[in-house]
Amino acid sequence: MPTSTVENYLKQILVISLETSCPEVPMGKVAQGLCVTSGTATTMIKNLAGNGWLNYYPRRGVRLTRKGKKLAMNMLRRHRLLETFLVETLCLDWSEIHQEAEELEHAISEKVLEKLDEFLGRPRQDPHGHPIPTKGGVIRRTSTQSLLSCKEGSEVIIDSIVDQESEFLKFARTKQLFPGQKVRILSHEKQADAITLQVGREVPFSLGSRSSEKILVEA
Amino acid sequence: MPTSTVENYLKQILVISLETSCPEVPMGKVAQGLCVTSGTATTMIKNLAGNGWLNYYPRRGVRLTRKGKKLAMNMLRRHRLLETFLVETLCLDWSEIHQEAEELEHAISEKVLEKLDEFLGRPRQDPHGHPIPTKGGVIRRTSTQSLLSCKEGSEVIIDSIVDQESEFLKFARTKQLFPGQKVRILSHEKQADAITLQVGREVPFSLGSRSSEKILVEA
DNA sequence: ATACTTAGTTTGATTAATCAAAGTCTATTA
DNA sequence: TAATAGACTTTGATTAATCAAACTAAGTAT
Repeated sequence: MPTSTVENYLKQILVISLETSCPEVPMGKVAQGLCVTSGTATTMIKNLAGNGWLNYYPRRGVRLTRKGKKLAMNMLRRHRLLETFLVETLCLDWSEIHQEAEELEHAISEKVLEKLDEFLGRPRQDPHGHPIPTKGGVIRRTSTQSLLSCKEGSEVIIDSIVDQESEFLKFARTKQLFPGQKVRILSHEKQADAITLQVGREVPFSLGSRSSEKILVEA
Repeated sequence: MPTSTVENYLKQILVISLETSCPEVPMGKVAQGLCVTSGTATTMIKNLAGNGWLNYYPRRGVRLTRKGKKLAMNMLRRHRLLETFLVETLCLDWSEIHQEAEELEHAISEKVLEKLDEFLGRPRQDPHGHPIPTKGGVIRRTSTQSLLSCKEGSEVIIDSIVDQESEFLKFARTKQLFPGQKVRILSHEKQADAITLQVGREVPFSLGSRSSEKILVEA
């Protein structure tokens, strides 16, 4: 049985590789993503490599093996199903569910997860719009376009919000920025480092590039 | 924050003291209940005493402090609410929920627990008939009478089943022995070490003293 | 090419939890 | 009372995960 630390390392590596669309993840990102010192990450990674979870290329980075990816996908499935449960069933706010799911995902058994999935009606995505991997470890390809890459005047639909920070999520909700929402880009001046957008008939507002990048959209 | 090991030790001590109706618990029972060697228990207990969770009387036993009892009650509340959720909402069998709840109870936050309690309609007892402590740490006094202490010819109602063993619970269910069920004691011969009983109009059957003791009843 | 910067690795120590095995009380039995 | 069995404690070692700080490799800038 892998420890929850092992589960966390593998999930984090998977998430980074999905975000960057690159299967090889540098050590720095691993350490940063897990909030541990780089020395700790190196030690742990060598350990994980020794157990066949991933391949380690010293001073270059790591890449999950088939076995490691399978476990990591399963963790992502747990995490996202739990987030869905917390919002849909227990009515928690989407800004506070990430940390809760982070703990529960290590404690829930395969059997309970299966029942939960059934109870929820086999949802395809979590409250942030992220696809939930299937039991077999397959995940829908996610959008690569963010608000930042939208042309002036275009209308797009929000696919997902790529940030688990409570404060940003609270803000996003007050502006009605959540998956499925239709958004119109009013202006996008490259040099200004900001876009102005409008949701429905609401008052238009602006987002800097940092924030715009976190909102993924479908054309 | 107490570790989950600390939580387990305290909960176990509370459960033993409730079962034996004696606040002082000998070391042997602690070690046995937690499946650790007695040396491990001694080391850990000294540690817990040092942190004010309990009082340690060397070679005599331990007794929870107010602080320790509060945490232990809270763990029991978590455990029993989770068991209720697993049976009521996710439809797991009551024979398999103990181990699941054992893991989840350390991962669920106070906030999620509160929402869960609300969602379940603030249940007063878990699927085994055990009372669920209130948020304030108050627990209903539980029956002290077991089937073994019932007189021949009497009719009683099952209060709870004091055993988490999957096999015994499966057996109990096939015989319709669960909380709320009315049972008639057909015979009880002290020397025979067995009682014969009947549930409704079903075929009567016998239980040895070991098993009878696990079924608590209300007169 | 030489020096500097940054990313990554090593080393030595620490903490929590555990075990096996040796040692010590204490209460009962002969 | 002396021996002994059983319960409990101590000791020394181990494992997983971590950090700080010293070290090293590799690429960039001068």
